[in-house]
Amino acid sequence: MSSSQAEFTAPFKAGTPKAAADRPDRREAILLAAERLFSQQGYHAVSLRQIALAAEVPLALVGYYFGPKQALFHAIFEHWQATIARRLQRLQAAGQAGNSDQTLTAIVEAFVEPVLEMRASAEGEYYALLVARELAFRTPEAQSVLEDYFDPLAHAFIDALAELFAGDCRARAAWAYQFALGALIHHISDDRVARLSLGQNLANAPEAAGWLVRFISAGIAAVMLAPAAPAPNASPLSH
Amino acid sequence: MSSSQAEFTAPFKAGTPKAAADRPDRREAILLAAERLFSQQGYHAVSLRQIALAAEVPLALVGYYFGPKQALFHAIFEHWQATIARRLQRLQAAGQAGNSDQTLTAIVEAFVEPVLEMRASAEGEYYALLVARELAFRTPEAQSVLEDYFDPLAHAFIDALAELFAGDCRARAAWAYQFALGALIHHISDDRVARLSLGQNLANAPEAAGWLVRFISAGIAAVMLAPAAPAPNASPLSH
DNA sequence: AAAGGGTTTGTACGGATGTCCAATTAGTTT
DNA sequence: AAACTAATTGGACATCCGTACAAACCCTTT
Repeated sequence: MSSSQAEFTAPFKAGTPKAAADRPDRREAILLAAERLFSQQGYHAVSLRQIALAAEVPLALVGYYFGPKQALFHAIFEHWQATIARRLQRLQAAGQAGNSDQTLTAIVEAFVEPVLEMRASAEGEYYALLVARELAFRTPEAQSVLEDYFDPLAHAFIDALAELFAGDCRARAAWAYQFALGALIHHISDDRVARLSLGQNLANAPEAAGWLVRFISAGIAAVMLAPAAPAPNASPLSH
Repeated sequence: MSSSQAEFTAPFKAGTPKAAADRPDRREAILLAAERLFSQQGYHAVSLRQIALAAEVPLALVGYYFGPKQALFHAIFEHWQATIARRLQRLQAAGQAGNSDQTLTAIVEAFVEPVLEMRASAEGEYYALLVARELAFRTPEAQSVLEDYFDPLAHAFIDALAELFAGDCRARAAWAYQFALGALIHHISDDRVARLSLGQNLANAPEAAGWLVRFISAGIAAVMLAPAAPAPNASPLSH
């Protein structure tokens, strides 16, 4: 871990008898409200008082369970670490397949589907949104989370692509990966496609996954299979 | 305009002799500092005092020229309205071309290049970053700016794609457009490709434009030319 | 019943924020 | 030089922020 932020040792949660467990879990209520509000409005636009209000708990309880605001933010990512592990497993399984076409599709599906599956639950949708939006900023707190949790995943995907298309092509694979990630991320945080399609498309329509896989696969193939770097004369920026 | 925010009538700027014009333009200094800080840290993470400090003007001057904070945010987009108009012109010019392949490439280039060209100047890079990052959030101020300034552009591109690939395919074109926009936007705000490519790629390398056009063109073609909607059986989400 | 620890709550502190206003300066016009 | 408008400035206001703390509240264990 590269993060050097002050750790907050949470109050005892596991291991306590905790009465008859019929009391509502207010810690989780806080976490869920924080996920939702952070993902919709951004870290700095949300106050702890708003979170407490949404979770229907007094303000002081937020500090009791999570400490400083930044620790609450960090706790969200720790809560979802298992999802990242699942994506890595899926990627390795995609490594063995038949011809190149099938393998590429398998890799892209391993890249896209776990993320889209998260949107089945409300919390998953919030978390996906949070990642998609907050990590685009160059703030120290977001940066450390990004490097700690998501860089390993990115390297795994880039390596898989570079291995699939033999040759010295890891640099190209890195470009392709970033373009693909952009398409995926923007689709997740998209609440505009319904408006732009004049009501024909729903933002979280199930068929979107197929279109997205198709788009990304073709894009990656076009980049990786290109004869060489675009000639300076034919460069689209030259006119 | 769908925005219903309180308008702030700026103090007289044009029309005044304004001395010998040798005095530094502090209004523009504020605007530039706001662009930079907003794009780097986000609207809510930046205070007016930080902006005033960066612009080397007293705090009260910010309010004098731009009024409330939200009006300053809005002023940035009005300052760059010409760029959007240029993208629309470029798109119309791309309408006439030879075969379909050339036209598609021309459309995609009209989509990508003006944005990448903006990054030549520092202010342009800040504005591109601002658009790419801030407009992803579901806050009222961002929403109104998005609809007012960028929805017309999106419709123009989608219509161009739907016209190029004949048939009843505007819904598909809307999907393709959003995927393409995601790839472009993420590339703009990308400061990770250098790290992920192990130093081989530079974030704003000129050859990136060629790769991006290639990626997007192939992706759009794959979506638009697909035989039909992905079969439910073969749906990538079904296993 | 008594004790104790995890949990919940009201409250308050210092600091930062957006906004406003009166006062001063500078530049142009009369 | 006087008058007038625009530009500039310091300072203050009410409000909200994150954080901390002591007291009260359950619930289980002695």
